[in-house]
Amino acid sequence: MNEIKTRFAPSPTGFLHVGGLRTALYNFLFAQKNKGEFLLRIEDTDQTRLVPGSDQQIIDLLDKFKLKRDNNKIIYQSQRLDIYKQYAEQLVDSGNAYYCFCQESSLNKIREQQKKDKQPPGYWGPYRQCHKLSIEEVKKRIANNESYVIRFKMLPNNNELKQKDAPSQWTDKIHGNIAVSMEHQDDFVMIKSDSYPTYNFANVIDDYKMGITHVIRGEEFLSSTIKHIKLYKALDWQLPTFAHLPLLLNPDKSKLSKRQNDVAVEEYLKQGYLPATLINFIALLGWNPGSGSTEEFFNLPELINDDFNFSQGQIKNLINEFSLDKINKSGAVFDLEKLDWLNGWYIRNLKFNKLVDLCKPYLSQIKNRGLLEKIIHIERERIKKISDISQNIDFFYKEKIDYKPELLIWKKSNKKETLENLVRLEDFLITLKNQDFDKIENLETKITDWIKKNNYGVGDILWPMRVALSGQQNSPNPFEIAWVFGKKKTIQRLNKAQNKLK
RNA sequence: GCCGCCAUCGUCUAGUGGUUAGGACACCAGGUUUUCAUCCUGGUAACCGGGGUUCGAUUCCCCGUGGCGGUGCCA
Repeated sequence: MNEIKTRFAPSPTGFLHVGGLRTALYNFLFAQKNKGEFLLRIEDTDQTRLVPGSDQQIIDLLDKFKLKRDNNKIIYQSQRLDIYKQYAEQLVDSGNAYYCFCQESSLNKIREQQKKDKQPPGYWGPYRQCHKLSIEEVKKRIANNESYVIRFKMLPNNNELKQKDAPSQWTDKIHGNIAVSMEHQDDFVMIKSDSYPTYNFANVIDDYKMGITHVIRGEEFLSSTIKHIKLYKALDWQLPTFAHLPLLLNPDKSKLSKRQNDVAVEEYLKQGYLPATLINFIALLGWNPGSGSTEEFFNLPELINDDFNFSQGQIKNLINEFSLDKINKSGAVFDLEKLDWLNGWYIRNLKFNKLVDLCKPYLSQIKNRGLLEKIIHIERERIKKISDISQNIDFFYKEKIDYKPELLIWKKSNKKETLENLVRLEDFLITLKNQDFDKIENLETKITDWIKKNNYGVGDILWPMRVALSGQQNSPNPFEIAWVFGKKKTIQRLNKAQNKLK
């Protein structure tokens, strides 16, 4: 049996798209699952859209997500021009391709005519002006320095009429049988006038040369697959298995785009979505474990082994569970709310030291390591992404906090009682030792016991205490904040609150 | 326009020729001895429409509708 080989083939035209990440992930998973190889190819054939450095950025990201390549040699299409040229000439020689001298202006004219004729646009049928140029004429025009492209002949010369109406069929691993009408198929460009190959051509040549057995890619390529298949056949090469992944969608169901969402993987990382979250989330967009399973936590062992406190079996191994058969056909909306929930869940399960490392860049204003760790400790359960850690925490380290005195008064209480309660609380806290503030639980026990013993209302004491310490309507509970502050600062804030009410 | 793909709660999805159509996010209500968050419990919410096939279709077939993709010397 042939070894399975898959590849991820991005074009280095900018950031890595989340859809691209999913494609890479599925290719990686399928190869791993089947003990095959996962390769990387950079499709840099469009010199006008090339963004220098973006290839390296993509490589770095794949590393970050632990999508390991099985061969360090990365194929760059721009370095293989001679190979494409050789095959293009071979196809010309065998009558499957031809030189075309039509310039942009004349192609535009053809397109206009087709529109007028209510015909599909493209270089097909009677609209192919260069279809039957003689060898002599071709030679002459090339010698004349006319610029040209090489086009593939979608219908072979000799049985053009016979094949005209017969649909071509092929089988997609995900979509099943696909039937395509050949009548208006476009004689597409293989080699551009700058002598670079087009996607449709280079893709086929390289997939074959690299020994790719499974072409797993986005559904936007579904309709051009017939071109690739005809190429394989003209070259007498064995077809790979094609698997076209459902699209990732905007909330309005259009193809996921920058206009409505962040689509750059880098951007999600920058906001503090964890690589593990993104992998888990994206894996489930178009794939599921099936057979009634309600599992929802899946990941790559390498991504979670060292950084999380997961128990055995809490997270399923994606590599073991993955299967092309369980990929569904319809597009999936990229739902940020669910992403946030998942990320919050992963953050809550992060090892504390790791969480601190991740949070640090967002908390550069806090120099004291002890304070930093305490804040992270109590804020961790309320953040959805790491960047949230810097939200609403000023009161922890700012000397002065500003709030309206009325905020101190609990809904079931009044100003006079609130002031009395704050004084009582302060008097009580003064009797505690500094060490009583070293553990949240101890502090909580001491204070609640005191409240019970004296028959005070819980809210009557705790609400003003919390506001006095945080100055906020919503915040962590008062024991947590007092733990962060310690005895001295806690009492100071209670004091200031009393003054506000006087 | 033409070619193609797709169709289960708002979203991600499971599932079946006979099910109370299951789970997750979101939402709502209650609880976790103060708020927020976490956590727990409960709840609202779906098989696009019409024809077949069948004793019976959400499930199989056809048509329609809708959505999306492609229609480049982009990938």
